[in-house]
Amino acid sequence: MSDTVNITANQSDQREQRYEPQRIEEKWHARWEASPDLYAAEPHDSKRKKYYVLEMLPYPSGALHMGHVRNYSIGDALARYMWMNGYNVLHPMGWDAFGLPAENAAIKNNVPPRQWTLSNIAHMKAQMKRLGFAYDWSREVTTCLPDYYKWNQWFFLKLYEKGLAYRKSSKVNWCPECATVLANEQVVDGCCWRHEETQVEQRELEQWFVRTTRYSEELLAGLDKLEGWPEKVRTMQRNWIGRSEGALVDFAVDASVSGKEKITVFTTRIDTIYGATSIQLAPEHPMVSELIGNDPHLLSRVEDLTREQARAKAEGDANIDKHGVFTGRYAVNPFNQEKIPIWVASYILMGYGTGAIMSVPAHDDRDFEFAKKYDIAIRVVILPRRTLEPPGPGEPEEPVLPYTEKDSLLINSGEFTELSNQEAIEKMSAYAEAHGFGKRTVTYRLKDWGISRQRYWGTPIPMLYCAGCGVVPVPEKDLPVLLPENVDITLQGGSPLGRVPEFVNATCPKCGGAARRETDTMDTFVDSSWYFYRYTNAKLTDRPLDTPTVDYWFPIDQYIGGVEHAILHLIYSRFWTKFMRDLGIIHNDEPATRLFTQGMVIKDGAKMSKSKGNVVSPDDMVAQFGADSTRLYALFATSPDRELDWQEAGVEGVHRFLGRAYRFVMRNAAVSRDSASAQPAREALPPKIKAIERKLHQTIKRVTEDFQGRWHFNTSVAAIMEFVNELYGAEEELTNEKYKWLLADVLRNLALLLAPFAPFLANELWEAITPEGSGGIDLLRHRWPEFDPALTKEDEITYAVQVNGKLRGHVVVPAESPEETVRESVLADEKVKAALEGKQVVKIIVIAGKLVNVVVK
RNA sequence: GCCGGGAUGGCGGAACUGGCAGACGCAGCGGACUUAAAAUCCGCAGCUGUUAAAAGCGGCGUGGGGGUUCGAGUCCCCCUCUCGGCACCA
Repeated sequence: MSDTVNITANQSDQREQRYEPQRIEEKWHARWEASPDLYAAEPHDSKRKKYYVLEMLPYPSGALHMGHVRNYSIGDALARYMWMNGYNVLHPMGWDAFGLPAENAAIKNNVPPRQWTLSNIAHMKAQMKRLGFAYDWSREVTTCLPDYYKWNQWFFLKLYEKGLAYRKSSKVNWCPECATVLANEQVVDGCCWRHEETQVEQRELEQWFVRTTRYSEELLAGLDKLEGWPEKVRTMQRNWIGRSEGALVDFAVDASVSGKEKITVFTTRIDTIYGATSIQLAPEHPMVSELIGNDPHLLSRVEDLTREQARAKAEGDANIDKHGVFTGRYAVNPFNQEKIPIWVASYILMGYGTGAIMSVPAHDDRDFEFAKKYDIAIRVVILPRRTLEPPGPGEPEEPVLPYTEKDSLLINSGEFTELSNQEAIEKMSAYAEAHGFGKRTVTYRLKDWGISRQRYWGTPIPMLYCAGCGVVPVPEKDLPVLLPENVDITLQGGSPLGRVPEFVNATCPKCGGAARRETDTMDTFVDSSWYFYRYTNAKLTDRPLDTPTVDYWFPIDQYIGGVEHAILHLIYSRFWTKFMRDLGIIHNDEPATRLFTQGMVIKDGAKMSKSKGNVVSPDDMVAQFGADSTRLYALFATSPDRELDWQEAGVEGVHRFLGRAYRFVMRNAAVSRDSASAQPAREALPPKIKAIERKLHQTIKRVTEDFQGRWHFNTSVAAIMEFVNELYGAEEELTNEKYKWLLADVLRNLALLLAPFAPFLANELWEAITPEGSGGIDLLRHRWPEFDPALTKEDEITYAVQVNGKLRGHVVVPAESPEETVRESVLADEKVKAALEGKQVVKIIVIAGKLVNVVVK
């Protein structure tokens, strides 16, 4: 009997020493579940500073992937750190829940999109909780539910009211086989993803657009002020907005053939206009048919060009062969009255500028290529001034580039000859304006945002069509326009909602007559353009947001997400913010002051994907190593901004480290729970004890600085690892009765330092070492440890000694030694002496605290 | 084509404003504990020459070539490869 007892006691001893993440994590998980308000932000707190940390909300695809884990591990570490520093932290989470995959899943598995989505959310939320992310779930936002999308519709009505939403006919991808509209992602190599042999067509459909371009200038200018955003993202947005200054110039269509039509071209290089030898129109330019009349041959050749353009666009083909059709007509250059041919060309885009250009082959590669092919004149009108080489009698072999320098020189340009390029642009624009055939202008590449989707699983656009009244908005009081359930969404063509008579048939609010509902739904980017405002008060029923509450929390202090959202989501969000501000319901100009884009998670050199079979499931990692290890590895493997190559052996490594920390704390926990011994005078401390104290303060310093600076959490974790390694080396001394005060300090601070990264373990440790600890660290505020700069300093400094830049030895001197002392010790050092043998010292460079370089000859 | 990252041991990565390259971790090697293994703990470890071996002493090393500097992974010029974004934008 007594044997049995012994064995059991022995076993339990062993179990106590062993790090068992499952046991620890399940225990805390259960506790946190039981106190749902643990991470809730105070609605208003005048005593504490607010901090809004936001991670991009996921699409509920079914399960979290490692990219999510990485994103949320970064955000959670930051949220917990700010929390421990006494901030009122808002750290919410939600679901970007509308979208195409739900429809595909519905078709494939015969599950309604709503059910599929909500069950995915339930699963992913459970995963997040199991991973220990500290979200304020009382503010959860699910975009596919009416309490949220109602406000999408409300905003749409406001957009419409302000002239920021409008309808126009536009091209969409159309699969003739499915008889339906395809999203761009469903077009693979110009063909339908479901019918790989079927070419996707471009069809004209009436679509709703949001006038993002009204804010082009502000969206661009605002980027300069977003200093907390990565330069990369700002550059990408600048390019996307694509502002360019130029001029519109009218070319009259040759009067000998017809009346007084003119073609307006856009050019950024009006200085080259004397070199224009043709006009090029986009195949879809409205004047094309007018110019070529009804010549069936020409018409079909222009159609070919259109088709080629569409194909190239769908296939992502750039710089394809240029083709053109001569219209048989001429235009007059308003500067020199020269008659030049009008062509239609495959390389001219209707969507940019005016869809018409003046072609200057001598100074543009594209025009040059085209002119060579179709034997159009090439005339040089500008040269670099320094070459002073007049052009040869023939045509140049290649376009004269670059020609934009300050010292450029115009030639063959009438009264503008001999001006520099920059002067010429100025004077020629003024000339064109003065003579009424041109004007300066600014063009943007940014286009209005087409938000109509001919799909089911999205926010219904709250508009009605009445035979008598035309387009009529749904009155605010009738919102939300509910998305009907049990809709047949199999691909039959057109919007699925169009096949639901109860939905389509409505009453006109103006005349009371019969009306038809808009059956398109909104792009899901609408949902994600303002969701973060909703978090500030997710349960409001009479307004989308409460202005004073938004004023308190906004702007977001730190937004964290993948760089793949650098353009679309982040431009739409910025646009929406400006629109809301102009509505007067918020007062900030930008959504977020700081943005962090984390790197991708890859494995074996490739992005994780099912087809490559290199997907690592967070669930498996948690089951094998625990949530703490999984999270810690996501932070430790590399700095957060870089690409992360997932290596399972690396997870094992951090798991081992957590075990080391756990065992050290647990076997000494009892010591530390006792009241601490008195601290003796510092001078009396043995070096090893002093070293531990120093390392403790150095570690706190390093981790704190990583949080405040570059977020290189990999080095924060490395610092804590070093600290633990040193604790192992000094355990014997440290556990001496005399140094209990330090041991207690060390254990507490170790738990606190781990708290942002490995919350389960940190709480477990805290509970073990503190008499009051049963609630764990999560109940604490204002607890981030502080370091004493004086205690981080070494007593002695080892100087590296170089002779002519080559390392030749080391000398140890007391800290704070004056330079002269350092110099003397260096010259007295035997190794240095040997290296200096027979040489003459020219000078000695002393870098304080680091290195000495003796320069000899 | 344009714009922006990146290239450091066998691997992931450190090195903040120029100052001991390779912290920390993985894999590896050696040792302790164990009947044994796992786990754990301690130690070694860039490449290379000299050497029986080691210590010691030296040489070479941050994609390649030049430069600035007492000193360069870090700054400047040129080049290669690679990843990402945009792409016929007039």
